Amino acid sequence: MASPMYRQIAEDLRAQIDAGTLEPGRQLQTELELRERYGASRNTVRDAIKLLTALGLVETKPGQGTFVVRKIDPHVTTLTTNPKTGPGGDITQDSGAARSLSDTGKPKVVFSTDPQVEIQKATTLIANALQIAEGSQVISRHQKRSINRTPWAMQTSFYPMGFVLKGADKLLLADDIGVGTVQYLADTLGLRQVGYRDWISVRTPEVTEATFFSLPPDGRVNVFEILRTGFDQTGTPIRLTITVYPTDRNQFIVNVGDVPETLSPDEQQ
Amino acid sequence: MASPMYRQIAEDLRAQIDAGTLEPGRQLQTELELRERYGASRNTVRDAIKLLTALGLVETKPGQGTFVVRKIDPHVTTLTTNPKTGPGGDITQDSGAARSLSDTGKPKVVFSTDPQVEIQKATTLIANALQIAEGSQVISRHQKRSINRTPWAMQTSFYPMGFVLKGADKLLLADDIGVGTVQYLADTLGLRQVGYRDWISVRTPEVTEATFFSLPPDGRVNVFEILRTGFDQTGTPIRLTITVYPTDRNQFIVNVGDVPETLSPDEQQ
DNA sequence: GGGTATTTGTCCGTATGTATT
DNA sequence: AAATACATACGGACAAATACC
Repeated sequence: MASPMYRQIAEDLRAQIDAGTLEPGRQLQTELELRERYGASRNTVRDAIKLLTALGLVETKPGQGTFVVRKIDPHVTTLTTNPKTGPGGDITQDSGAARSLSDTGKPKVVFSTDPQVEIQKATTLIANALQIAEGSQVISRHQKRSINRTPWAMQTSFYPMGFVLKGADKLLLADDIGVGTVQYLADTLGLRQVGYRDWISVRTPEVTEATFFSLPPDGRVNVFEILRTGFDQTGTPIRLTITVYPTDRNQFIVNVGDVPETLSPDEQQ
Repeated sequence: MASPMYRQIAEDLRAQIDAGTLEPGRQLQTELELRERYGASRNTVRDAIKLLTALGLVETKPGQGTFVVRKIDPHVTTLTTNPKTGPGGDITQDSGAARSLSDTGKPKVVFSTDPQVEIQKATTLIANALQIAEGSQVISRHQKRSINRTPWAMQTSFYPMGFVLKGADKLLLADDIGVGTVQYLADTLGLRQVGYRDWISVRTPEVTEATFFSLPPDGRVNVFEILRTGFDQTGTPIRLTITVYPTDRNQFIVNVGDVPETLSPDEQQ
């Protein structure tokens, strides 16, 4: 009838966390103290803590102790653009630092690395999205972004190699394209992006992603993967942008139709 | 210098899974066999398996063994509506069964339970979204949905109590409103929903959610939580719909501007 | 249905390593 | 350098779930 002891211990601790007896940031009793308190072995107590860790409620630090996690105040990205101003939809940010204000009034400093440009062969995924032949060459432009020193997103955009041959040679430069690549393609090739499609999924992070975002190696924190395909007036895809965001610090907004201005969606429930 | 043994074992097994030597669905060696193979203790082997479990690569079944996970073919929901046909945006489905075809041609049978109707006091979150006083009464309509017997989503919609007093009394019935609640409110109260805002986040599931979706109790699989606030022509919120979807079997599409018809976004990378 | 073998789950005690203060 | 606290690893025992005869 009874559930395993380690779950009962976890439940008991969880209740205290939920009730606020153990506030965020506060240190739990040490494993040895919990061992005495619950009359269990240290390994059993550790199993309980492991469960709470997997649930994202506590975190352990070697040599220090176990702590109730502080919630990160999330960054909110709006995926839709105002239809009146037209769908630019770059999500792109200049490299270097930029400032803005968060809802709570705290300043947000966004930092983007310079683009890392590569020429690659199109994978099945890329070929499908861009409607080009698998294995044909594509330009890959990769950037990393941080907000207030916290790693926030990794982004890679893919363009058909043909764009460069037709004159958009700045795509190959490992520099920012000041006006944004979408505008640049319009200026040089006359390709107007009239819309885009975002495809949103969640998966466990790759090793490189876990490293950059400082995610725990146990795959507890997942990442959003958003594939944005941009289309021109003929319905032809002109770019594929893949952006990866950790789910523990990112949220998204989608506006459809007539919607009042963003009154802060706050109250992170 | 060397990484812990249990991680090395996990890495080795992972490599075999990635390489395809161990195909999805196939059984791994038993803990005792792995113990001999790697010259480690059973507990160490178990730690390696736990890590792979947390990464979502394998699953263990008591009395049977450990298996490489089969990927669930995901269900894709489009959050945006065609602007030409107008933003209905109900996500709502009649209760009972309905049939449609998936991209792969396999039939999808969607089943929705009858709504469970309750009258509740507005929490801070609900009050903020609906711009009403905290603690004032709201109607709550809750439904559960499955696709091909697989639990797929839990949805709860909230409406201000005033709507009933003004004549929309069907909101209180634990029955489907055939035309959809959005249309029903338009018919009875003249409230036209001209747009909505979706707010997307990911969190660990509640216990009730983990139960309904048959998620592992260790919080490995997270859920999408999508808050949809619908607005009328005056910019006043008329409803709040909260839908919860497990991230392991759901993906979303957002279309902005002019976008060609949904050519299956397939290729689940 | 019952019994048995197999396999994973829980729990214990102990020893040693590593990170932090 | 020493003390503290978590991390890794071992070995053993029994329980619980499942499959098979």
